[in-house]
Amino acid sequence: MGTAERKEREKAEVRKMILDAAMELFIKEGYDSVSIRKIADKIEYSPGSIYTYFEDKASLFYALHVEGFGILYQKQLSAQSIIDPRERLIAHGRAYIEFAVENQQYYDIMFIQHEAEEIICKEKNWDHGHRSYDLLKRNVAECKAAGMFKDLNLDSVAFVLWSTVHGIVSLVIRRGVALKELVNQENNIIIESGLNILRSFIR
Amino acid sequence: MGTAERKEREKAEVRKMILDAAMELFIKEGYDSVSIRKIADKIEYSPGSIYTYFEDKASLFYALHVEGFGILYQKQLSAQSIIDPRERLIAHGRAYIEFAVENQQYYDIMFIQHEAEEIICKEKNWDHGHRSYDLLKRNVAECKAAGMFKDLNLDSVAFVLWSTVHGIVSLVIRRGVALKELVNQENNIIIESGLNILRSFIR
DNA sequence: TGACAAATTAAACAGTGTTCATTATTTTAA
DNA sequence: TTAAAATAATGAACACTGTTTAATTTGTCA
Repeated sequence: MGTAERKEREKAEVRKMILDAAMELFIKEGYDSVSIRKIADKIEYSPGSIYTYFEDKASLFYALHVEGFGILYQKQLSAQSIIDPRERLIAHGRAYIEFAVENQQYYDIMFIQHEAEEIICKEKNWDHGHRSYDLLKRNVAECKAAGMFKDLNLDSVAFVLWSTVHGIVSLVIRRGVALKELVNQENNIIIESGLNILRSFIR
Repeated sequence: MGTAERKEREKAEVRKMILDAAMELFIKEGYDSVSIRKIADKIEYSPGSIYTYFEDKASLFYALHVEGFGILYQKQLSAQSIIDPRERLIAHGRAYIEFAVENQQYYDIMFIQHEAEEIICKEKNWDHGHRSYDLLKRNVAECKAAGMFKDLNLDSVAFVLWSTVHGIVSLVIRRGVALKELVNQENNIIIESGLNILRSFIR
């Protein structure tokens, strides 16, 4: 009697519908349109029923944050086939930036917005972030084994490299218009030359 | 008859009261407490009267954003007394990070929150940002003149250096708790070793 | 079919930014 | 000094927001 399984599956489906509706609103109409009522409208449910699937709005964002880390990790893995450690590390950075630019809303939720952090603390489940960060650390470690980053601390190098690509994409995401005025270049050019400089730093 | 001047002065005073109350609420009770009604409560005015001094809430944030750039620029100038271009550039970065850590709420408004960007676009007054960015560019240019950053584009180097320090502080500000878990170090240690790595990159 | 469980709902609550007609205050001019 | 004009402050209202809860509907199983 698979009714229990079916019910579970149906619940997961509605849950996914909510998350998809939230992302679609975020992408198409901006952050301010991601309200419980608008999500409910979109999936033709009442606002209250959202709370059968998520404790509160922050938990909903946390679920999107988890989804985002899944997409990011897949993207990161695509760079792992490269054999040369230095080129692999650079491809890793490029994959990260590509993820951020192609999924600005996910990136926003994962690394910029403060709604997520409250739940990150409460849940205390760092697995998703750790998996991605460990991959970076491993790539940096193999660069070190190949003679790069001499006399530099592994953790510190990994963190600064992460900070740099995070800085680039978060400035583009949150201050894109101002950047165009400031740096006097299109955002994609800004990103590309940013990667070039980063390449020259990695020795 | 100095009544007009006095009136102008009084208006500026109330305006400043509103901005101060907003920042105090932001610092002491967090972002969610910065509501028009709570600001009005704090200065013992009615909520509606805030709109005599600011067009809307976003304009209020824009005014804080301008205030923040004033503080940042002063901080940046303090590093300009150093003669050696490389050490001056590093001190510039340190000053930037110090400003961000000491004025997390200002930094949030200036570079992270999206409330500000709408107004930045509308106002089209990039002077405050430009003044700070030009100072960085000048310092990078003088490093180039001293033989550093060979074959690298001035604008790109400046942007990446900015991105790096921005990345470091914005991760600390928005994901401080997760960072402690991820990098396994206190935030001030993370920042310090970050600056060390950055120093090693600048050659 | 009846009993139980789970999901859904509408209504309500307290909060938000913002607008606006009304009131109060202050400045200007006669 | 007094009347008129300009300015500022107010509180109520509007349309939102996230969230809770009692009541209702729906579905499952004995």
